[in-house]
Amino acid sequence: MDEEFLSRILKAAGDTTRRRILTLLVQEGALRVTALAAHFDMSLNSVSKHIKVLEEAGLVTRRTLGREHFIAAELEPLKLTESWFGQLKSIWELRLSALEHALVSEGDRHD
Amino acid sequence: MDEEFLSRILKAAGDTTRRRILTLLVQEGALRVTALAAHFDMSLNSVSKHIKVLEEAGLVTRRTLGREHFIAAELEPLKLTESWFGQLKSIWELRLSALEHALVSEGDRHD
DNA sequence: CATTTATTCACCCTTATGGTTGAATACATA
DNA sequence: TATGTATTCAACCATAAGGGTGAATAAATG
Repeated sequence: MDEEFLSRILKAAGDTTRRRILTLLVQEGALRVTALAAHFDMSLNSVSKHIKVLEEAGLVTRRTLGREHFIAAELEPLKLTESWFGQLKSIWELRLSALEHALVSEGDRHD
Repeated sequence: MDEEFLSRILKAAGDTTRRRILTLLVQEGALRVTALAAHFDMSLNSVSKHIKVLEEAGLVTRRTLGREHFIAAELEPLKLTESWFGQLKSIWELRLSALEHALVSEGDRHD
């Protein structure tokens, strides 16, 4: 369930074009589909599809005003993902310190 | 090129099975291919392929002792990825505070 | 109302992905 | 040396991904 979400976010973020879209949105705020597409050497349709993928992952949201669709980055999924990697690092450090502790105890028995 | 690396890491991490493999390795230290495969309801071969993907992304390394291959998680790619998400958050906050500042200046002109 | 503009939808194509099975390789061991 | 064990390689299959084009839809605008 949450795993599903994470997978979708990471898959969405795993494409260079989509990461560039995200970065653009984060630094410039909401942008229209056409404005985004202008940055890429590919068809408007392809960019539109990339946006859809990001949207399905929750990484961006869409606000439609008339015929214009404004796309904005969302912060929450970024936090979720960052925290997954962070937790993994924590577990790592936990294991290492436990290991170290065990080695010290071993030394205490000086056998 | 760094983008290439990131893409490979994120794609590798975008699969639930592979994230579980990573987690197992992080919490239990180096494990053999068979030992890892025992945790999953899929063929040994499939797990072996997942490991290969993780390896190509630099997320794990392999130490071969005789016929046994010991797989271990690597910390660096995790840090790299976490920092990409972190940077994105920073840019976000930078833009927001700039925006806030602009609004305050607007108010100063009290027109 | 006709036209232009903004965007998506529906297909098509090629390549990648995630899974399978069976054979090959590399190493221990009886 | 024959056999079993650990692992990968190779081929296959179904489905997804990432790209393209052309048509459809929605909304401004002359």
